[in-house]
Amino acid sequence: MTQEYFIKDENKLSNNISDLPENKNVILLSAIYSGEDQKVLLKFYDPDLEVIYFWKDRTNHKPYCYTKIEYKEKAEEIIKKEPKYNILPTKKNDLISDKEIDVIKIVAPDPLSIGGTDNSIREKITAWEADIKYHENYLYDNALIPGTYYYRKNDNIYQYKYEIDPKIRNKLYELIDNNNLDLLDTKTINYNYYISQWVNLLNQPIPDLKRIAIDIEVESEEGRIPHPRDHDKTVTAIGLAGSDGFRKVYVLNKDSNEKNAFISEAEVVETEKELILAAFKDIKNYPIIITFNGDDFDLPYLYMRAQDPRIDPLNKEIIKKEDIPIVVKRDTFIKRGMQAEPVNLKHGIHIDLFRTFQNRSIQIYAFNHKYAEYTLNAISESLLNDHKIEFEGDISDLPIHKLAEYCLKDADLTLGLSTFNDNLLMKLLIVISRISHLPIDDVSRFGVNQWIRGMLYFEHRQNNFLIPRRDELISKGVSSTTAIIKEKKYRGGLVVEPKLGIHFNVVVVDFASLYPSIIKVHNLSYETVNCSHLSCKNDPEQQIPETTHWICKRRRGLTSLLIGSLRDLRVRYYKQLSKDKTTTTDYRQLYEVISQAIKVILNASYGVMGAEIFPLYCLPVADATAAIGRVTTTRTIEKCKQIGIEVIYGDTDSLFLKNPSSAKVKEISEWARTQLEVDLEIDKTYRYVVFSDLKKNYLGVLEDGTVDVKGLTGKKSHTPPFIRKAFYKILEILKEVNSEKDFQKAKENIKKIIRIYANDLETGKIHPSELSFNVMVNKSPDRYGEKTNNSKVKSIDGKNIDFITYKGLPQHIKAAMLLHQSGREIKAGDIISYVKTKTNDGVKPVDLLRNINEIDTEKYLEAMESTFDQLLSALNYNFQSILGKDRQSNLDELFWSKK
DNA sequence: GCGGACTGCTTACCT
DNA sequence: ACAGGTAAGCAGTCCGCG
Repeated sequence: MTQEYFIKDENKLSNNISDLPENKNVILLSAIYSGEDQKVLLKFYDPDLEVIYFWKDRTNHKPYCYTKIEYKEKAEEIIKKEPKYNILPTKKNDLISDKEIDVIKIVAPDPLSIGGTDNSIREKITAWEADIKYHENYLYDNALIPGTYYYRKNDNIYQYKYEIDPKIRNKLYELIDNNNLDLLDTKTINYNYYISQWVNLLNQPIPDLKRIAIDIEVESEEGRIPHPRDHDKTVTAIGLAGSDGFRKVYVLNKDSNEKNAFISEAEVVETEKELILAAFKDIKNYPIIITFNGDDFDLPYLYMRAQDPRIDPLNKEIIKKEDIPIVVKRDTFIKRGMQAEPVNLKHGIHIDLFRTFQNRSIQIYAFNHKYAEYTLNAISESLLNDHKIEFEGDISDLPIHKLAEYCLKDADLTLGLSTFNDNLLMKLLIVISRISHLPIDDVSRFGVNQWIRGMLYFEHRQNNFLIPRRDELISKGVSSTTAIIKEKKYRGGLVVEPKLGIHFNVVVVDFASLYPSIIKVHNLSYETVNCSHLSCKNDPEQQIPETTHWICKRRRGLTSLLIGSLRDLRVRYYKQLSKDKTTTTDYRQLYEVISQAIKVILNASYGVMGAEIFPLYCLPVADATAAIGRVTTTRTIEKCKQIGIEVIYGDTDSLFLKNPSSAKVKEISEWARTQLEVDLEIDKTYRYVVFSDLKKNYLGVLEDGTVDVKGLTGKKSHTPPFIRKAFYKILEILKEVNSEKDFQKAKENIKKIIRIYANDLETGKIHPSELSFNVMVNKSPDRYGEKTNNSKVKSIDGKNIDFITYKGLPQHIKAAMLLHQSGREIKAGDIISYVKTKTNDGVKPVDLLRNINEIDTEKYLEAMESTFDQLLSALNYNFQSILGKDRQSNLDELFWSKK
């Protein structure tokens, strides 16, 4: 294993022996800006030697931004004073006005001259494209796409195009519904062009990335978490787990008499300096390192601690910066205790999985909501079916042979999260890099809005479109609908009132990617909604129903093209290919990953248009999308009525059809395809569905007996376990129901279960842990009970100040405060387990409950009642006549019949 | 002084 | 830290009421 790619200069990444060899196919993974060199450094991965090469820009590319011609004098004035800037007249396409305009390009020697200081150009003049990170600018301008292949020849980098299997390519002709699909690269920017580009980009092979996971243990006092800022606590162990099977844990000797057997991977060292150096040496053999929260803890701690003389008690020698493989951008940030920035590696790339798994899009769309908490243990349990090593007491009291096992296990789990399911996560990151045109380490840390931003910015640059300023987009108008929820900006999806009761043979149909389809079909994009053409504005055909917006008919919108082509590729091409048995398993997996990555992007594409943090935020686009969505659903319901299908429920993009014939389902789907240009597909068929009168609350049993529960309290995570258990027992019974007759028997059994549980509750047979409500603390605990009043109050010195009132605290926070008083640290994201009591404030943390008599049984009966009523109200509806009496609460009735 | 109607806050869920 | 819509429970306020 060669180490020649490791660069020795202090905090500096430069071209030297590590330079990219010529004519070798390597994959671009990342790009960073090097302040020392005032250049962008590209990081290429060599799948062959499994190393990363750095490549310093040799094109003399410089940071820049634009201003419009009306600010010309101002720009000239600035460069007269500050000759470091250069100005260059040029032309750009302005999408907002749909005109080619003259602009002035302002070129600077370094990114900070553009933005980031009080003295930057964007603070002095109305500037365009001045907020884009320089390394991103560099990638866009050179059409460099992370996740794809390149080779070097002399001083230039060239794209390496993988030949795509002609058979696979030809499937496009079959699957994409377009007669004159032109697969040749063309300079005309149209739908075919994008389809072709995406396929060229996405079908390239994904290499394995050699990597190592690292986890450190640090001595700590009780109740105080060690912080890199202080770096006063000893690093006691460092665990390492490589994707090549390498496993090692270094532990600091603290008790030379310990005779316990160590795991074979353990190595005991005598000083902390040796410990850290040993780990650094191993790390340097890997181009990529993986951590869990390494940005905020492990890596900055190692970085700071390595330079602390306490690691070498005898000689007081620190590890010199040049021997530390970690790059911390601004260590002053750590010193002030602020949130750390991404931590880089001198010789490679660092991916912090904590950030990636926190990403909501990754959590929900890539991992189907399988994990709920963002801890290494919780995520490992859900995804790997494995967990951290458990121990009693304080970690600092562990004997070192146990500490070694514990630490190595953490490294194993961290690596495992990146390797499970055939390296799914790494593959997803690479594919999202390709789509978003962002470095893989940025993708792993950024939210979905930045992924989509990257995709759109890249295309703007490719087409010489001027990226609009936020104020230009705001001036395109506001929403013209009113939201149902106060504080929301516009109206969203339509929810159909469910028909109470039990319904047999229910077919659920839904529109495939409804919002992306609408964006495609209706040409929605920031420049096409409320466009600048009077002819479009005044054309009745171009008006968007339910709103005051109109759509351009003169040109295709960029967002519409990009989202539309991705949607079609996913629905018609990649989904099919991933199931195509005529290709190899490897290929099918690749297509499955691509399909998932596209799904993540598509699912967020509408949402970001209505999100302020999105730089191309445009309310009319989001407003229009949702409005057309409601019209689509409403018109389909009307058509159903017309042809005699009963619609018993629907939510946003789905409709529940009661016992429809397959011919009628086909008819309605065909109608939607031709009239609305959306794909209406059968999602699933229920043997029966039980609706209460509540929206987003139902239970359905599929043909195979699987029970689908949506929204019911019995399923919710905060519901006490004993109620949840009773609830799931009831589901077991309902699973067996096949016909209306079966319900009678089922109901008797349900009664029995409820009685048993209620009785156990009243006789105190249920363990307090089974009684706990489990509720998450969603924000920093000190921010509860704080509410700013609208009224301004005059303070003593006569100034108006905001008057802050403190209101009552939610129950889980009351419990959290009690826990805090007993010495437990409470932070955002923690789940508080509490029981309801007759004493004090009515709550007590379950861990602090000493006397079972404090439990407020009445409250638990109420909780049972409301939980089960959601089901019983629907069941009773049909059985009311059999019982022949008015019911009070459904639960009361059960008790009444018991006596 | 008390209860019901109401609002606001918070969480968890659905699409 | 992508959107809006719905449900539920709790805390507090307003208002009527001989």
